Amino acid sequence: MKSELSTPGVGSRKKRGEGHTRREEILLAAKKLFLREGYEATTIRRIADVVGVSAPALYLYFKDKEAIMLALCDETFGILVERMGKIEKTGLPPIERLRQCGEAYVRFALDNPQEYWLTFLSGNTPKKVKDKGHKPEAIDPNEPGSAGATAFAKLMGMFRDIENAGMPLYFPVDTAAELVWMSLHGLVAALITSPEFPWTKRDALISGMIDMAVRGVVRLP
Amino acid sequence: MKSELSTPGVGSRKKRGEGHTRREEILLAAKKLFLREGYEATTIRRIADVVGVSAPALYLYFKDKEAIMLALCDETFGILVERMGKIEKTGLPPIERLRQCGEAYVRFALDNPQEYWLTFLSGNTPKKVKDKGHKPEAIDPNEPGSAGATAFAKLMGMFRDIENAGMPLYFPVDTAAELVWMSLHGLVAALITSPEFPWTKRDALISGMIDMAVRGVVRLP
DNA sequence: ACTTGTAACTTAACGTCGATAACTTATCAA
DNA sequence: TTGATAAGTTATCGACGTTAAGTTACAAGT
Repeated sequence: MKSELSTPGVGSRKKRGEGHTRREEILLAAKKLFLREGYEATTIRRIADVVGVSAPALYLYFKDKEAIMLALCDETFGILVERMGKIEKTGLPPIERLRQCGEAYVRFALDNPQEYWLTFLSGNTPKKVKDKGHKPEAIDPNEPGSAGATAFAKLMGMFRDIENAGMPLYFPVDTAAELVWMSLHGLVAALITSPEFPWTKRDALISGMIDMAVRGVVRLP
Repeated sequence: MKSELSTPGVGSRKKRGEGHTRREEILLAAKKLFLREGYEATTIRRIADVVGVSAPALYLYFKDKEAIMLALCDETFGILVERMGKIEKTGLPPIERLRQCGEAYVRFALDNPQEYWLTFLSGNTPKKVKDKGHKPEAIDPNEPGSAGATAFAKLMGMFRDIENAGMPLYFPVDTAAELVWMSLHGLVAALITSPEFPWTKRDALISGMIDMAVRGVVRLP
């Protein structure tokens, strides 16, 4: 039993980072290293060094290396859900909300390439992330790996709004959502896994992909 | 200097696979293991075991583990280039050729998911594959890692044909090619990394994505 | 005040990985 | 027969993720 109950969170040893718990310190150090060096290149020992403890100490707080990254992914995708929630709440016409959400999604992914790669690209990632990665149904928002799912669900709801606003789609809503998400996903995947490739201007690709997807999916007047 | 020149290929020891050279045996064994277990899970020692030699022996034929995979990717993507070449040679209208090439590309990727993942999705893939993976310029077809490049170049040439046939594009040719490739890439990536996800009908997604991309990129009369 | 329990560590080590160095054997041209 | 060379081998390196087992700090119970 974890006894974070008596004098909550202040009971421990707390030699180092006075303001944080060990768990938070580990996540902070791991995030810094994952972002700078990449997932594979970041070693458990290196994280432990930065935190200032021995390597096995990390296993007191996380089951294994994957669990550390998983926790970071959740943390990060929470931000995306938050951002998309804000856009949803604006009173903009639904098609404009779709555009903004699409752009937000892409920007977010490019700002967090490691987390995005681990969640959606890496094949040998924890099954949980992939299985529940963007399932529109049966989401438990408190389970790790489901933040991305919530984001996808929001995108999908937007297509219903567009149709309800009187603009017909070339596809059923679920197919339309999948196609648009996949095209944005492809853009992001390419830019992330081959950032050094001489793509044409990045901003043009982003807005271009959104234009292409919208024009290809919704019948404009 | 490699002296495969005197009595070509038959000079060696040749204890085992009589019909093959060691190099081919290694590639065969590696391919089997990569496809069954994945890149990371396949070890040098395991490949060597299957071939029937010691692990360091592999380093006589390949610089490192990456080089083995690079050779395999090239081999596979050669088939794709071949298929797309056939489609190119048909006298079909350019937009129909584009559609068929797009479909061929997707089908190929879904038929060879492991190779596709290794070449375009896996983050720890050899830099060369990513760098030269689909570069439209400066292609040396005899250098490893350029087969995918040739395929992309073919796709790009098709857009020039479309424009020359009098159908204007919403984007410059290079951007158009990148966008269409990226959207197909996204479709493929999603289906490969999350095959168990309840996507709407697969064939509908493929033809739907092609329709969406074409409608989004080329101004139809 | 002294024991006891336990959370939070440590050091040591295991097994495996990719890769290299250094030695050995087989083959064949001279 | 020799001796160069191709084609291996065994032994080993350093680094990895992870586990086992021992140690220290500290709060509560008596």
